[in-house]
Amino acid sequence: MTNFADLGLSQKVLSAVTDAGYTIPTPIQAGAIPPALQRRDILGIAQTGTGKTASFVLPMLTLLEKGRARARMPRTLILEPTRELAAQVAENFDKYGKNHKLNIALLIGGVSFDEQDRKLERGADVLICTPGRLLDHFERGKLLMSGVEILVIDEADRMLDMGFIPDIERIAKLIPFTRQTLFFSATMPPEIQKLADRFLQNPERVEVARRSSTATTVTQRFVAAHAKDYEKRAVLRDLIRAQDELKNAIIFCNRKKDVADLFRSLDRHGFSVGALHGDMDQRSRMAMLANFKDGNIKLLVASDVAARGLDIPDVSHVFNFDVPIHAEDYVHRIGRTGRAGRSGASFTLVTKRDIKFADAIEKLIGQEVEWLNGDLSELPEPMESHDPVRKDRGRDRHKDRKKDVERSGRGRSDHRSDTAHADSAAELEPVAERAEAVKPERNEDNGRAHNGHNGRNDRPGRAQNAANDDNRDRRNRHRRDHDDGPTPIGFGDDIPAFMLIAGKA
DNA sequence: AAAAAAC
Repeated sequence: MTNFADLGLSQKVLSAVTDAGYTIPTPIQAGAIPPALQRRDILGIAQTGTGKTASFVLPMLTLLEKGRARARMPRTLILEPTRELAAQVAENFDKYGKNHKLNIALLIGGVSFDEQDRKLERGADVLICTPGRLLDHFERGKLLMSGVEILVIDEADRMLDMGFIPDIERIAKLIPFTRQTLFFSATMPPEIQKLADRFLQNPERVEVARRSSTATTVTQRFVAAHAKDYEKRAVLRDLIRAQDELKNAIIFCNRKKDVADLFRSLDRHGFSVGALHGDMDQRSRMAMLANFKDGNIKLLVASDVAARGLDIPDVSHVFNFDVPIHAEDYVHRIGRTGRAGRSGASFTLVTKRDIKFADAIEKLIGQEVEWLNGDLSELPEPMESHDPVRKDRGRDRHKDRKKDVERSGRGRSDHRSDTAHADSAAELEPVAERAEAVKPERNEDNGRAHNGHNGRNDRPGRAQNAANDDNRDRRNRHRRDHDDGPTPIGFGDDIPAFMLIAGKA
C-alpha cells in the first residue's frame, strides 16, 4: 500500500501531514499527487469526503516552495463555489502549510475588502476565491493574473449548476496558458467534459469510486408526513426526540425561507439549534458553522449550501425536512453522516407530493429505502386542531398563549421579550402553530438555557417575507429594525453570547 | 418546488 512518503512530497509537507496523523493517502491523493508534482494537468473525478482537497493542497505546497510571490501577482489560484468551501480550503493550507511561510489570501464575498486587499498587496502565494469577489478585485485593478502558475477549479459540476461557468471562463482567460490546471468534479456530464477539454492539456485522469449511493454505515429511512409545515415540524420533533444516540444533526430544507421558519420553530421549542443558508450575513454563517462544529449547538438547520463539501466530521444524524428535488442532492446530504466508517442515521420526511422525488432517489441509489412507520398510504388524517383557517385568531391566540405560559409553570417570564413578542409572533404564525405549542412537550421546558442567549425572539415572525426581503435587507442592515422584516436569521440587537465568542476567535 | 454568488 502506498504511503504519503512515497508520493514525492517535500519534507515540510510530509511532516505536517504526519503531525496531522495521516500516513496512508486516499485513492484520489495517491492518484493525483504524483502527476501534480510533475506539473501535469489533473482531471480529478471525486466527491467530497474522498480526501480531494488535500490532493491539490499538498502538491501545491510542495511546488510553492520554489519562488516568491510579488505584490498583486498571486502565484496560484483556487476557485470554489461557496464561501464556506473556500474558507475550508484555506484552513487546509494553514494545517498542512504550517512549516511554510506562505501568504494565503481568502477572497470571498460578504466580508470587507480591506484585509483581502492588504494581502494582495503583500503578494499572495495562494488565492482562494469565490468567483464574484475575485472578479470584483480584478475589476478594481487590485490584481494581476499573469503570474498565476497553478489554477485549481474545484467542484466544477457545482459551479455549472450555479451558473458560474462564464465567470470561470473569463478568469481562465486571464491566466497564461502555460499554467498547470487541476480540475475537479464529482460528476462528468457532457458540459463538464467539454469544459475540461477546453481548460486542460493532456490531463492525467484520476477517478475514484463514486460514493454512488450512500455509505453502507448510514441507516436510511423515509418517514411519511402530511404536507402542512406545522405537521411536518411536529413529526420532525418527535423523530428527533425518539433518537437515542443523537449527538448532532443537520436538518436540510429545500428553501431558505423554510430554513428560517424551521429554525425559529425548533428554537422556540427549546432545541439547541442553529441555521445556515446563503442569505445570512457571512459573520453569522461562519459563527453558526463554528459553533456546530464545536458542539455548542446540536442541530443545524441548513439549505443545500451545507450539502456538499463542508467538512463537518462526525454528524450522527441527517434529517431531510424536505425531499431534495434532485436525487443527487440526497446523496450529498446523506453523505454528511456516516463518514470515515462511522455509523450514521438519516431520515427523510416524505409527503404525497414528494413521492416522485423519493422514487428518483431510490432509483439513483439503487436500493429501496425502508419506511419508518408505514408508507404514505397509511398516513393518518391531518390533526384536527391544525386547521389554519380559523377566523377568531385574536382571541384564541391569547388563550393559547396563556396555556403556553401556564404549562411551563414559570411562564418563562424571566425573558423580558417573552410576553412582549408573543403576540406579534403569533400574528404572523399559523394559528395552528400556536395551538400545537400547547401540547405537552418533554424536552422543552429546560430549553432556552442552551445557547446562553435570550431575546432572539423579540423580532416579529415575518419569515414568510424574509427571503424576498433579504437582499434588500442586507443592504439596509442598519435600519432593518424598521419594517423590512428580519433576515431569516437576524439577531437584531441581541447577539447571542456564543456568537460574540466566535466572532473574536 | 431551490440554492449558490459581487456591491
